[in-house]
Amino acid sequence: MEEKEFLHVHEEVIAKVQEKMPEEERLYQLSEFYKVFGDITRVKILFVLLQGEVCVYDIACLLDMTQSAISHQLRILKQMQLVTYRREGKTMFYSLADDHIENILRLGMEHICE
Amino acid sequence: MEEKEFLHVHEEVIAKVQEKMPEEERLYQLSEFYKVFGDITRVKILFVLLQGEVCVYDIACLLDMTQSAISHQLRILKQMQLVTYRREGKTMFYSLADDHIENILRLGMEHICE
DNA sequence: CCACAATATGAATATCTGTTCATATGAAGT
DNA sequence: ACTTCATATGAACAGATATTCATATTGTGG
Repeated sequence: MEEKEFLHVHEEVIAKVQEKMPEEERLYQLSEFYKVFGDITRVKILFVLLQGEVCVYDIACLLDMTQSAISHQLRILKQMQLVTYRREGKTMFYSLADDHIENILRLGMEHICE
Repeated sequence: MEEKEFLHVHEEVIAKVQEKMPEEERLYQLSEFYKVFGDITRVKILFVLLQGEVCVYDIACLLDMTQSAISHQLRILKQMQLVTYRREGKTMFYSLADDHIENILRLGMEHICE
């Protein structure tokens, strides 16, 4: 038998990781944030809004989906503060909340296209 | 009544969006890609691997989860090519596939912390 | 080749998620 | 006020997802 200590758990690694690991709450928020991008309908909506503000019905037409389905998804995007809205009469115009979102979509696309 | 044509669908917007919209397949891949980041366990694993290569059991210890659960999630990360592995005897050491992943995690964290 | 150690896998289950359908809200014109 | 248009919302159902438990695979030392 060699002088290897087969400790099963590598203490140094454990310690190093524990030191640098973000808090549970932050990690949870991060996963919740990315979860929003993890649905094709929401991704499509975000790409639509890259072109500027668009009303609910137009989004529904573009995605060939019911107004209700879109509205539900917009609620999620709103809650996560990825989109904002503006009222004009009966019509609601949605747009991206900030340009972080564009960066995130681009970065993801880059990874896909390698 | 004003000279507004209330067409309900805004043709110019529709046309503009349709022109610039990525293909369905790409959008699907993108959402599938982000879906991986949309689970706290996988996010935790990725943050662990930011510190370098770590074996399965150590990950399980760090996250206080069963080896089986971790192994299942590693399979998904493997399939999506977010991690690679190296065998050393009975032990498998996992590590991040490339540095894109670190960028994506950082970008997400930035957005959370605003 | 046998026993054990490290990891992987399959089936089952409980929970979560997205769409649909019906209905509600809210604004504008008559 | 009433009707219509644009959007929002609630309940329900179907499909997806993560963990658990039991078991299989693969490598190592004796």
